[in-house]
Amino acid sequence: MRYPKTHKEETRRKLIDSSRALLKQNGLDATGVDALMSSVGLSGGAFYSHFPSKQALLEEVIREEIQHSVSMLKPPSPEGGPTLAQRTKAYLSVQHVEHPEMGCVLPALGAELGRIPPEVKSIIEDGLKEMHAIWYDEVKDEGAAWAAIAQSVGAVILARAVKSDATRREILKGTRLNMERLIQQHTTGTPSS
Amino acid sequence: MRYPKTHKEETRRKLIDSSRALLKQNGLDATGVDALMSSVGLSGGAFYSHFPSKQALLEEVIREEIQHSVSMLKPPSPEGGPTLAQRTKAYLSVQHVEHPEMGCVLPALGAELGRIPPEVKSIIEDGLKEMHAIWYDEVKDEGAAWAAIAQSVGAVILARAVKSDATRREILKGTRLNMERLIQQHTTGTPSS
DNA sequence: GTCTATATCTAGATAGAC
DNA sequence: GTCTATCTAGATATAGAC
Repeated sequence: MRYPKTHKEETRRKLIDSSRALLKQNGLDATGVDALMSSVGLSGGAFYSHFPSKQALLEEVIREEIQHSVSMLKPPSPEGGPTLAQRTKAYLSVQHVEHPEMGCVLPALGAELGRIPPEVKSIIEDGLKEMHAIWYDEVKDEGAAWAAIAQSVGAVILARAVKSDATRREILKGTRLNMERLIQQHTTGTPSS
Repeated sequence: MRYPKTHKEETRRKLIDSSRALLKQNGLDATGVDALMSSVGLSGGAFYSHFPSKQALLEEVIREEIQHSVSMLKPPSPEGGPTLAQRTKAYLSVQHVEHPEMGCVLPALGAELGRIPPEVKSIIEDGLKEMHAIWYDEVKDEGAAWAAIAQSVGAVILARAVKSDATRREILKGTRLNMERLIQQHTTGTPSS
């Protein structure tokens, strides 16, 4: 064979990884198959040896992105890593806002997630339920757990939608303060270890 | 003249109003000039008698949408209308989530707002500052005011991104409860009238 | 001011050579 | 598996008739 059997899966992996960044940066509609392929040094026509359609790639990308976002929110295995409060602080950082291509898929795609087919919405839903469980474990309150996720995602979206750095920082700082308060209110009396 | 002088502005008005709904429903990129024009019963070519480009229409639409969202958040002139808490409850409703075309522009466009030109981001920013002032007036806390806006927008986006009605309702209900708590915490000791 | 026709460009997807 | 060439469809925008 002209290509080693590992070649296809390597190319596929590179394509997915590159697509994850590009799609988060520019959105689902605005990123064409040609752009995705040339980002891994291939021509547009070769795409269809790897996926039957652009939609199929989008599904895979969203699946991996959601899985990744959940794993980033998850507490580190034994002990010792950053706390949920600390991970949230990093989420609500200028660094995250300025680099959607490396960040969470939820604020990067935003409203586009409301327009994807139901099968893909199921993936989002499962991921959000996992995130909710992680937050619930911390704050022991169903509502507060959903609100924590909502305001994290919302703050990053809003911070990206304003022009000035000053307002961007205000939004992030304000939300960080509120999140600290939310965590503290729901964990007082519950020793953390 | 073949058309009365009020005709152009009437057509323009109808076009903008119709565009506001369509763009919020389908997104900025996915809605073409032809679709916008045929929604008011005209052909695509006639568009350019009203706007020099699609981008110019988008700016006008976003400007009016932001202005409208601010006016919806604003307390009714003298007294007697719904409270901020009540208006927030309506914002976090299934009705709002299921009808993006009639709802707030921020969750309807979401991440797309992060990719518009700086001039338009200024419009968003000014509107967000007005919304922040309205919230600050209620809760007297800069951070809580930003967090209130962020979690409202975020919750609507997330509610639209999940498949099941049950989870949709959970997200909205949880966020509503948290918003009530936020308002109550920051207003105790401050009589409301 | 609006129409039809068109120019130009880009999109997703397919066909056949290598 | 990847390439080039191409099909079809859709986009933004323009030109000229009415």
